[in-house]
Amino acid sequence: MTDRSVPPPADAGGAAEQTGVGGAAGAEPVTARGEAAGAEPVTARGEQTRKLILDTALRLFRERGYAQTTMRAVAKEAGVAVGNAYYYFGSKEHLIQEFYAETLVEHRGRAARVLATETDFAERLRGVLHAGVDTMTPSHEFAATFFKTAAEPTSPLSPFSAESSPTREASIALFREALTGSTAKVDPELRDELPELLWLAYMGVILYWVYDRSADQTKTRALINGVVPLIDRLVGLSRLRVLRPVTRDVLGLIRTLRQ
Amino acid sequence: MTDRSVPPPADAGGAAEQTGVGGAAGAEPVTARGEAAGAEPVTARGEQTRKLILDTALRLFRERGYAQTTMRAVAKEAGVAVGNAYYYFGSKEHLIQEFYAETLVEHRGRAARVLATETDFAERLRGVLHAGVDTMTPSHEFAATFFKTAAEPTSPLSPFSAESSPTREASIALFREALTGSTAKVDPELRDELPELLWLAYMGVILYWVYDRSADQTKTRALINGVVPLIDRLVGLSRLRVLRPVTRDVLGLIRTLRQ
DNA sequence: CTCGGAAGTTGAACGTGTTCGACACGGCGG
DNA sequence: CCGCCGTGTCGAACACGTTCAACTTCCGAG
Repeated sequence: MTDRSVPPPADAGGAAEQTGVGGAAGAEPVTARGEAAGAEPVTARGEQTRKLILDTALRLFRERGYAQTTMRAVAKEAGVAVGNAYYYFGSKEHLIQEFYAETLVEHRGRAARVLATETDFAERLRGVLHAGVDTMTPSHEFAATFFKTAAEPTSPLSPFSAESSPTREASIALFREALTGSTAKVDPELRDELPELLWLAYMGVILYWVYDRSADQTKTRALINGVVPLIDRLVGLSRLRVLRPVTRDVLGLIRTLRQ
Repeated sequence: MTDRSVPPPADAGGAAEQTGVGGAAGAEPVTARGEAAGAEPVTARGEQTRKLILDTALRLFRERGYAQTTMRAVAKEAGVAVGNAYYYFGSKEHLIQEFYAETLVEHRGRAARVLATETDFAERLRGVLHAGVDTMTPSHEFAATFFKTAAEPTSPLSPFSAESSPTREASIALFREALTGSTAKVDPELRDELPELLWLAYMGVILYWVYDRSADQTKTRALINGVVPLIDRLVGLSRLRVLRPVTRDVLGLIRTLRQ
């Protein structure tokens, strides 16, 4: 109903049953490449230290920004030695991977509200997108400074990387659900590919959001509200005879380009 | 004619007369903000030293990659002190701005070939896009390593930053020329905005190119060849009565979002 | 010719992320 | 009880980008 936000879930953890992916995303510590990823705690004490360092780091990131937060400061604030942080986290960047996971869980929780009640495709999509922005809003400044890290193709933090795969798939699942749970009639050929395309559009929204300097990122909200009807109309039009070849061309191109 | 490349210009410097922007892009040393930009050489000796440092840096970047190239290494290889490099270039990142400028000049030279002979819009656009990729191809690996730096919103290297403005405008001018020099009939409302949109699409192509791991970036070529007809068709369709409101919506949205 | 000052140049020093060899803890087999 | 060894912890040390106060070069006004 509102033009903007989706309220946060009362309990983010309890909202996971909505998606088919479930808890797989939040708890995948083992990296694809065994190198430089930091050790996994075995003891209870280790678990505690790890959590202490992580919480301290994320708090400082949000308070002072990513670049302004020193690993030494994190260590000092957490009351441990610098080397200890590197025992659990392969690098400063690796601390951010946790941030992704946390963000996804909250996004899922917020999106569940809309997905449970609404049936109109455009409205569902709008809800999921706004929910994503809602989730990230408190970290806007912080996100902008570390965004560059995620952009590097070879970085494990890249949304396209193998290391981000679980989180990415879970995120795509959100858009799949927005589609399948709706009353929208879609070209069957398009139906399978669309969720990934919507996720891609979401990445575009995030890209815009990161650069958005308007107060409270109002423009990003306008982007969402403006682009959703367009997508909705386009998806509807895709079944028209006239546009059939275009649809087919687009799908063909996408299949070719998928890496 | 060819499916791919546009041959390099015999003399990159001589091809500038094609655009309306002319030499403004290559020689705009003064930054919008006076801070941290490095000094401008006044004497001939200074000019020489600056060029020496820049050439050495770009060579090492291409040879070893951006991150692997130390400022100390650049200085040593150029036979000067570290501080000297910082006298001319505000930071390591500022060395890349120069790379942008060089790339633009060569892009312009390559594109001029197609723009001088072809009149079909799609073909002109295709030519400009391929020319851009041709220009960057030798630096593909290097580009991937520094790309993350350019992605950060606050970085002067961001293609959207004020500091990149001259280069960006010159680049947009290329697409404006691709349009105005063609026989394409475009919705007059769209005509003014389209070049910037095409440039945005070009940024998208570059984004894909940076991530493209296929041999010789074949997929990026496929992306261009596939997406150009789509754009061409869309532009043509924009004049249709049925799509008029959509066109208007898109334009309205874009005007709102322009920062 | 002289010499003042702008332009150019130097390299040590600072704060950063990260590494690494050494040390402390704690439970378990003997 | 002892010694062992894997887990956890430490902090000095390294290489990096960057800064800056001091120095050198050299042109042109007097």
